[in-house]
Amino acid sequence: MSIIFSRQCEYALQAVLYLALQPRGTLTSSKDLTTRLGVPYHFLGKIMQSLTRKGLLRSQKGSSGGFALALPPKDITLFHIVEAIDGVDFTKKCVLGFPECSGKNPCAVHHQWAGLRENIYEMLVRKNIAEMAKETKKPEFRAR
Amino acid sequence: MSIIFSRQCEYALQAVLYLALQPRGTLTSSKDLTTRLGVPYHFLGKIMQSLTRKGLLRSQKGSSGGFALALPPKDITLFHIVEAIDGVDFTKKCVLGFPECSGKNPCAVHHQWAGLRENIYEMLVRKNIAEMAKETKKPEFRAR
DNA sequence: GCGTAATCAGATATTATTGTCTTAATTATA
DNA sequence: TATAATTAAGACAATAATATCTGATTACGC
Repeated sequence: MSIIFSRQCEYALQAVLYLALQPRGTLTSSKDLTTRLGVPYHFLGKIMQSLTRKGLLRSQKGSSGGFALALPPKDITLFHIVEAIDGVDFTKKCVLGFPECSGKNPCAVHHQWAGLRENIYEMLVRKNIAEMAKETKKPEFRAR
Repeated sequence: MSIIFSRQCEYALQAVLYLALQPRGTLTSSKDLTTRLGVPYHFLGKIMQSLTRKGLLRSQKGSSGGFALALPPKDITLFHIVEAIDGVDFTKKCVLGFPECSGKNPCAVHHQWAGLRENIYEMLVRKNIAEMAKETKKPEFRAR
């Protein structure tokens, strides 16, 4: 089965987008996220911790605690989130899996693939969460 | 960790390409492939079986047996191999992981992602093994 | 202050993927 | 015909990814 991003990463993307849809300054709990997004509670908890440690989110402990974006939504890109969870190996890895494939020693599709990969990279870097939030009108967008 | 194709699929792509580099009509054993490509023997064996069952390869049992392409290299595309091993879910799956994302109910990056995905699809469908073999001159290309 | 509800942290469990082992069946070749 | 080398098949093992559980700490609100 082909994968683009890990499930962790998908959950992270969904969660960050959800936070961006909440009024600025409000905190959202993992419990809230888990019911809205339909993703496993404790697993999501771990992911939120990672995103917090990486500086993309801020958290508040205790009753009525929760998570919020640590930066203005326009300063968080898809790439930031992917980088924090999955890392950036996909920007270099050979699509055929040859371990020593590189620009100097290219596989048969190295250059073509590099182009496609660059398009993906550009999209991830350009797309910020504010823009995405604007395109996501409804608050009950779980089904998306 | 982000992935494009599974490891199985990478091995399959490498193996089919290697077969295309051999003189037409010759058989190549799994043992040969395993040493040339540096991939695990029995695991590769399973993959070769799959590709044979899917009709991309033909096999011959017994001493001096092995595998060869079942079709002219120009009639085997990257897409055929990916389809046989990983399936084609990646052509529809939402990049953010929203289960009900679709053209009618798009996520915030649905349309952009559809474009990028289409580029990948086109590349996989267009790129045939004959063309790739031509671009891979050396027979000792394991390191690619 | 106390109780409640939340994050944080680490251990454990489950599932999927990757990799290995063993045996049987097949076939060229000596 | 006997042997050796190979594919085929299925069971098993190891590893990685996903998911769950438990307890500790923190902080709000009564």
